[in-house]
Amino acid sequence: MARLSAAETEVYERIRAAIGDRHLLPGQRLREVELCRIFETTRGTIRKVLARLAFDGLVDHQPNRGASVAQPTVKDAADLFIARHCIERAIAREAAKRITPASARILRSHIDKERAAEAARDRQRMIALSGEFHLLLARLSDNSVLSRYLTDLIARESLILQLYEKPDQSNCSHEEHAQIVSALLSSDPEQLDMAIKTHIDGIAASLDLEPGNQPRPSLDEVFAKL
Amino acid sequence: MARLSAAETEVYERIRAAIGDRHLLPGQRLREVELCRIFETTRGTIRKVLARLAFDGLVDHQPNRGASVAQPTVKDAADLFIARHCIERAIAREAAKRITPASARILRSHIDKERAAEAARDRQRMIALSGEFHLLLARLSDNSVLSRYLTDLIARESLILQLYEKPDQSNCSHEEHAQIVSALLSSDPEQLDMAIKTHIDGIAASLDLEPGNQPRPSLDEVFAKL
DNA sequence: TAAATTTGAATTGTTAACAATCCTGTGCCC
DNA sequence: GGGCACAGGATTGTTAACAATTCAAATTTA
Repeated sequence: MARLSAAETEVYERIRAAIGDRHLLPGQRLREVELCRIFETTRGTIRKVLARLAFDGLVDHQPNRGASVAQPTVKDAADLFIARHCIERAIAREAAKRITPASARILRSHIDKERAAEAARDRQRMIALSGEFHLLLARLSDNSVLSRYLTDLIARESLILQLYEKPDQSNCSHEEHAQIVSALLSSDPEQLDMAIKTHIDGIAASLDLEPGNQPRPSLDEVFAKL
Repeated sequence: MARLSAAETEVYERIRAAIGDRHLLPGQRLREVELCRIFETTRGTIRKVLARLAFDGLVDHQPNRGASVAQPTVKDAADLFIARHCIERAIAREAAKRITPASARILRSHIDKERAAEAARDRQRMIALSGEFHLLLARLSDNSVLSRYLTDLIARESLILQLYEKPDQSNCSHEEHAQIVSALLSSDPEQLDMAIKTHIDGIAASLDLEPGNQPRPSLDEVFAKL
């Protein structure tokens, strides 16, 4: 794997998180010198990080025109959900082979956190926790390839939700997460497939595939909040 | 997507092909200045290409220790085949939705080429054609995410086959390819799943998961043949 | 002799200056 | 006013010199 140095990883993770947490919006321009100033690093570092983010599909990088946060198309969104369904299904099947009482407890306690975040109307936290649930499943599946693909898909899904999610969506998917955990323990592949399909279809159904215009805060504004 | 310049893409593709065609063997050291000399380019170019190959999982790149062709572990191989099964299944289902008489003809004519290569005992060409068949399916599926993942998996599979394939394997999988084409046209998902599973299991079954030692030709030797 | 140390070459990593490209606004001409 | 050419600044891309690290062989030491 392409190793980034500690400093590079730091910058990479912070920008990635800023995109995942919806602080950096699709289309936001990412100028090299500006990022240098913000992260107190050199252009070489920023360049490497931007190249990797571009490879991840989170950033659009065109020769001599610089980088900006990616704006996935409707087709990209459709392709992604098909792929996600297939990956999640495989992860769930592997996870079902490996689930233990201890790991089931971890998953359930995670779902409790999701419920708490919803009760607190903390939308930011709900989104983050929802992604983390799937990454927990991925870890449980113990498959490095599937895990990597899912990480990739979840990051890009964040951009897609921002661009295309219907405005009034509640996104309270933790009950579907609970269904998945039940199905994992049921040793019934059909039930598991159904739980996964219901969940992914639910996310896809919350999309309105007409792009909208969103305001874009300046880079300083975004990173000033740490 | 991270754009590489024309010159960079050229180098990238040539190294990738050299790995795919089994000219560059697992573990082969890839020194920057040596590659500069061979491809008549600068260190900057080589560095970018190596970084990307490392990200692809084709090259192992450690800080201050340089790059070498990756040596996937047995666990890597197992993870990869599980992922590949899931991706191929999804691609086949999408391809089945889109198949036309014209595309079926293209697939069949490809299988004819595979048969010809086997008749000619051209093992090199058989391996290349076998990979291309799956990439044709990916293109037919019209899903950019699944296609990308499959491309990724096929490249890495090439390394795994080199390291772990049983020595006497005939690898004449074109009959299984023909089965897949039949299933695509049958509009029977069960039959399609079975054809995919049989094929992927067949490849996995040709592996002997005990690593062997292989001789490694010098870089000059490899690229002198163009 | 075998382990530990030193030393210098080979290799990778970084930086800073330079080059090339693109964008923006201005003035000119029709 | 609208289109066009052009300059200047802003931004990205590249290169070459320098710095840091690793590796291997030679040397020393117990």
